[in-house]
Amino acid sequence: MRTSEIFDLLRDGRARTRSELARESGLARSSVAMHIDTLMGVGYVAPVGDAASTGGRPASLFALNPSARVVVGVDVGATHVIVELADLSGDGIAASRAELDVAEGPEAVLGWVAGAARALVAQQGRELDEVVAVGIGLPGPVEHATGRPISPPIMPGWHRFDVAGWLRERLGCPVLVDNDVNIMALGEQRTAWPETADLVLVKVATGIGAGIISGGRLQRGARGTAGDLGHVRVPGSTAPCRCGNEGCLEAVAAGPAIAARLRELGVDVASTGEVVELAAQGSPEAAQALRAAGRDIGEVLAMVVNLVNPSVIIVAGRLAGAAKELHAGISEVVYRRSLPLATEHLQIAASATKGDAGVRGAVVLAIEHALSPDVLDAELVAPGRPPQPVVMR
Amino acid sequence: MRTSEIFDLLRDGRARTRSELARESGLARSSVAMHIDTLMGVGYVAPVGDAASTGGRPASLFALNPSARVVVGVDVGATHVIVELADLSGDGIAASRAELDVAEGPEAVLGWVAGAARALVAQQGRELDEVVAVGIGLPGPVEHATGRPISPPIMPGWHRFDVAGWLRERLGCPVLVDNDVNIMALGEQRTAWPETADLVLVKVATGIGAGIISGGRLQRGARGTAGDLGHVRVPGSTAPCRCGNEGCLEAVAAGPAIAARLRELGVDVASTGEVVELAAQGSPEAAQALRAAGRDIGEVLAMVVNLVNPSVIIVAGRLAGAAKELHAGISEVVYRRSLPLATEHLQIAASATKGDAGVRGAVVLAIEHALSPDVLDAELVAPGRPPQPVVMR
DNA sequence: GCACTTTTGTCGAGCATTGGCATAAGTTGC
DNA sequence: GCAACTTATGCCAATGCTCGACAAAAGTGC
Repeated sequence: MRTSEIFDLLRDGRARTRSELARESGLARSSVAMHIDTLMGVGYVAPVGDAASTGGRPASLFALNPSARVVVGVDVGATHVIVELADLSGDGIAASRAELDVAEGPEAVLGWVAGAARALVAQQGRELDEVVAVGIGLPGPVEHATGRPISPPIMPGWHRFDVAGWLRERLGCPVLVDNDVNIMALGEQRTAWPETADLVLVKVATGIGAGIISGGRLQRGARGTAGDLGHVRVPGSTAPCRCGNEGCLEAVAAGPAIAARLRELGVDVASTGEVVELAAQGSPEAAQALRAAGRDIGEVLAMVVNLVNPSVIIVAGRLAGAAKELHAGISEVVYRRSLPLATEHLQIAASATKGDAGVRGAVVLAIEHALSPDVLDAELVAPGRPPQPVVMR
Repeated sequence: MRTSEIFDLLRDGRARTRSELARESGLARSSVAMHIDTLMGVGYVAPVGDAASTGGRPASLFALNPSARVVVGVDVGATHVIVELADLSGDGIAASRAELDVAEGPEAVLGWVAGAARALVAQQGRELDEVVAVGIGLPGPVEHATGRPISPPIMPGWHRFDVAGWLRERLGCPVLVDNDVNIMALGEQRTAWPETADLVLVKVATGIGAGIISGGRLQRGARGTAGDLGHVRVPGSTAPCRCGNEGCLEAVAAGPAIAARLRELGVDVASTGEVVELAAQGSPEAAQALRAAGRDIGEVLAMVVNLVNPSVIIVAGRLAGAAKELHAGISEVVYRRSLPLATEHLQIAASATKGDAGVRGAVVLAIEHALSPDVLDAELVAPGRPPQPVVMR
C-alpha cells in the first residue's frame, strides 16, 4: 500500500498530472491512476482541471483538496487563548479568541478551547468528525511524546496534566501538544521559509525563548525543554533572576527588565505593554533600552549561531514587533561575535506571520500528524467516517 | 522489495529466528524466509546455529554476518592520521597510524590514507571491492553533503578540496566526510550510548569543539559548522583570541590557554602535552588550572544544556583523559547554571572509547551509509561484486 | 519406540503493479 | 472543416511479491 507515497508528492499543494506523479514516484502510470482513484474516494485529492495541451490530449491535473477535512490549531498564551479552524493546506477558516489567564488552570482553559472548537466547527457547517487532528501550544515546557506540561513556571495546576488525553476525550481526534515557541518556529518555517531547513526563532516578550528547527525537524531534546534561552548567562551581567541564578538573559533583556532599565533612565513604565507603547511613540529612551537589550540577546544568539549553525534567525514576540532597535542590536552583535563561516549566509529577519506564528505552527503540527504516511494509510484501510460494520465471529 | 526491512532488524547484531523476524516486521514467515535467502545469497546474513528447542524442532538463528564486507574508517588529526579496516559490526580488524601533519596538504595526507587502506586490505587477504564505504573525519569545518572542507583554519590547501571524490577515485567506493568532533560524537553514541538519542560530546584539546546528536541524528547545521563551541564567549573573560574576538572559550580553556595559566602560576610549561604530563604527575597547580578551565567550559556547556537539552554529555579529548579536575569543574558549573528540568536526568561522563572515538565514528559513518535501505536494496537488485554480464539488445 | 511439538520448505491463491493496446480528446496543417 | 498527428486515459492480461496452509523434518519427553 504505497498510496501515501503518491499523496506525499501532492502535499506541497502543487497540482500534477498522473504522468508527472509517475515520474516523481517511480511507479507506473497505471498504478498512479489507481492510487489517485483511492485518494479521490476519501476526498483528500481532487481533480483541478486540465493541463495545457502539449499537442495532444491534455492531461488532467490533480491536487490536494484542502477542504476535505479540517484541523484545529490552538495557541495558549499567558493571558489569552486563540482557537483556529483551518483546512488541510493550513489556511485559517475561522478563529475565536478569549482573554483568559492560564493560571485559571487546565480545565477552565481547555474547557473553553473545546467549546470554541465545537462552535467553530458548527458555525462552518462542518461535522465534528471532519476534524482530523488538534495542535496546541502552551507557554511552558511540554513533554511532546506524552502531551503533558512539565513544571511550567507560569501555569499553576498544569503540571503533568494530560492535556492531550483531556482534549482528545472531548474532540474525538488526536491531539498534539508542544511548547509555544516551538510551534512558532514551526509555523514560521513552514509558512515563510519552506526552503530553509535550519531556522531558529527567538521570541522576546515577557520571557525569552527559542524554537530550533534543524535539518527540517523541530528539535525538542531529551525532555522537551530544548531552546530555553531565557536562563543563559549574558557576559558582563550580574542581574539577579527569578530562577535563582544571576546574569540570565531574561533578567536583562525581557520585557520587565527593559522596563526596569527605563525606570533607571527616569522614564515611568511599569509593564512590557507600556514599553511597546513608548517605543511606538518614538521615545529615544525606549529606543536606547531596546537596542541595549538587543545587544544582550545578540550576545546569546551569537552562541546559538556557532552551536546550531542556522541559516535564518527569526526575531518574534511583542517586543520584536515594537521597534527596529531590538533587531538592530541583535544583528550588530551576532555578526560581530559569531564565526564568519556561520554568519556568511545567515539572515536575521522579523516574523513574516503578523503575530500568528503560534496558531500557524499549531495548525501545521496537527496537519503533519493527520497527513503522515502511517496515519493516512491506516485511514485508507479503514476510513474513519462511515461507521464500521461490527464483525462477528 | 522490502528485503532491507528484514535486514534492518538484524542490524543490532542480535541473532533471530525466522518467526521472530516475522513478528517484528509484520510480514509472513514464508516471506521472511525468502528475504533471508536473498540476504544469505549476498553474504550479509548468515545462519548462526539453532535456538534452544521449546519442545519441538529447534528454529535456526540468523544474524548479520559482520565479515561479509569491510569498511575503512579514517581519523585525520592535526599531526596524525589513523586508518582502520573494520567489519560490518564496527569492530576493527587492523589499523595503521602515521605521524603526518595535515598542513602537508590534501594529496600528501589522502595519498597516504589510500595507500594504507589498500595495504590493510591486502594484508587481511581481502579484495578492494569488498570495501563498501569509507568514512573520514577531518579537523575542521566540513560540508558533509559535498565532502569538502570549508575554510579550515589549521588545514592550509584543503579549502574546498574534493576529499570524497579524490578518495573515491582511488578506492572505488562511496566516501563520507565529516568534521572530526562530529564523528567522535557519532562513535561515542553508537558504541557506548545506543539507547540515548540526545548526546553532546565536547572535545577539549588544543582546540575545543562539540558534536551534537539530537533525536538520534547528527546535527550539522546549514553549513556543517554546528557545534562550534570554541569561540563562544565566556562570561567574565576578556582574553584575546586568534579569531579576533575576545573572551572566547578556546582562548581561556583550551590546551595553550591552560599552559599560559600555569606559566602565570610560575610553572614552566610550553605545550598542551606538557600540561597533560604535569597533571598525570599530580601537580597541584595543574589540577587547579584544569579545574578553572573546567568551570569555564561548564559555563558554556550550561548554555548548551539549556539549548539542546541532551541527556548525556561526554567530555573527551587529550585534556579530558588527563585529569578528573576538568570533569569536576565542568560538572560543578553545569549543574549549578543550567535549568533544573534540563539537568534532572543529565549525565556527564568521560569517553568510553579509550581515545578512538574518532575512528569508531568514521567507521560508523561508513557502515550506516553502506547498510542504509536505499544502498542495500540497490545492491540486492544489482550485486556489485560479480561482474555484470553485458546485456545486448 | 511412540506421541507430541515446533520449524521448515513448498505450493497454490490473492493482490498490487506493470506494460501494452485500443480509445478518447485535444492540436496542427491544409 | 477535415485529416493527420499527438498525448492521455481506461482496460486487461502477465508478472511478481506476499500470504496461509500443509506435509515433511527435526527435535523433546515418556
